[in-house]
Amino acid sequence: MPISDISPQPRHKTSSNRIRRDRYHHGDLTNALTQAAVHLASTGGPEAVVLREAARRVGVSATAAYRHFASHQDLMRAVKDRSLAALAATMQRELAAIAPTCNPIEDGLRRLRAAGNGYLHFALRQPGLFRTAFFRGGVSATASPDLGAYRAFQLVSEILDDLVACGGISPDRRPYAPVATWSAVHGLAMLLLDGPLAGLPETARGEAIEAALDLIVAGLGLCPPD
Amino acid sequence: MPISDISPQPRHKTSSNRIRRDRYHHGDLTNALTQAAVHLASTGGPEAVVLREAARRVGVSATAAYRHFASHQDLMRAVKDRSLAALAATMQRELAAIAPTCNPIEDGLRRLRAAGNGYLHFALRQPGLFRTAFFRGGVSATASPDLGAYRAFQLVSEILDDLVACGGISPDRRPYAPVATWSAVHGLAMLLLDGPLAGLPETARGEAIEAALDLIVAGLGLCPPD
DNA sequence: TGTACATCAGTGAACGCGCGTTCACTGATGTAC
DNA sequence: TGTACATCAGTGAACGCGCGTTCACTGATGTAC
Repeated sequence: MPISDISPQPRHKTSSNRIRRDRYHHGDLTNALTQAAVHLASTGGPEAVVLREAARRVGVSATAAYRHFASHQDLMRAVKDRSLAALAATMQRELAAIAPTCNPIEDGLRRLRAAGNGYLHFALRQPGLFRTAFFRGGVSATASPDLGAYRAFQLVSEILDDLVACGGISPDRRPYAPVATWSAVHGLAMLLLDGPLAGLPETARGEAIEAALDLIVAGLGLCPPD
Repeated sequence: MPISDISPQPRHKTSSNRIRRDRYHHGDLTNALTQAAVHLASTGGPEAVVLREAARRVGVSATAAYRHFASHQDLMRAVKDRSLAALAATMQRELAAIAPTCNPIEDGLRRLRAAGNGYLHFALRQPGLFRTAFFRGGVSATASPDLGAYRAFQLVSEILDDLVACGGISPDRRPYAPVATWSAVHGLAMLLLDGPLAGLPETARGEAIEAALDLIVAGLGLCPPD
């Protein structure tokens, strides 16, 4: 995964708008701490997101972190956000590699598979970030979940919308299609990472992924490509 | 969930084969500790499985636990085993409620949905145990995963075998059908518990479950019942 | 242009917490003789 | 039937750990005058 996926997005610009370093005032501690925490998550998963360690890596006292984050949970939320963004970025990269043809149904189908592959590839290549993205610790679920916040979900929804629009999927399958699709892909990711499928050899893993995508495609009433 | 699902299964019978209590020697500490730990997991998930607390609840010193478990991880494994057993028990209970008809395909289809429903109901009613069952902490995955150890998986595999045998599913869909099926159900459970679907209202939740089961049924090439 | 000063962003020491685990020990048990 | 003794299954005190968080403090900064 390119560094850009987990690189800092300015949260707190200085008045001069420059990033200052090697000074008493760090200049962009919020980002620096988040980035360090993201690296911790990338290596060791959500449990590895330790406020003190992030501060240590940035070369700052642990107390300094409390100027930028209200609590450990607050830092965790920032890491989760970046992890989700990185997941969406991986999916979008695989989507961008799909060259459009003249057949919109064929296109939609390939895009759907690409999105699923991106999701699963991210989970397998960045297990720490993937686990962190879906870590429930502390951060309580909102009463009415904001699916829009999950770019990954949005991407799938849009693809399915397109497929309905061009007649690839019958409209009555539409309402819960994204949730069902997401479930199948997410479940396989979980089983491959932490579940009983964790030790699966490379080839079997690939076959399982294909099988899950086949299930989705067939389940939505689409005809698989030749 | 009936108590029996998480009740003790003798691991360490005394020579007299009786369970002794109110004595200096507890008589069945292994089970008592496991059961206490299972209750902790049931309430607070895997993070709540604390050796010292389990000992406290049984009324025994923390040290005593080390006569029966090599480590905290060892206790955890016992709790995971019971959680998985409870999951399978719930599925089997829903399966037992299915009265067979003369149509084996229809039967298989209903059994498949019942198994899926049992899985999801367990996850929603016993989130702590469900999370614990699939907790990866410490317990490293074996190189070649032993799917047979997962009774839940076995149940689904058997149902799918029957459906292939009676012509309900074409044999070429068989190889990875259980994994794909499991993924879809497991993923929905995860999204409903810890994921972005956590706050979903009751009715929407039911619809999502139906949608996931529909996806599976359609994906396997089965015709849904009228 | 200087300078006083409010404010922002850091510091280091310390606290309490509760855990898993170990230590040297004691009470209970059942069996060989 | 009694008894010595090996063994099993408990006890209580203690340790180290590293965390999140708070405290009173100081260094740096930019602006009002």
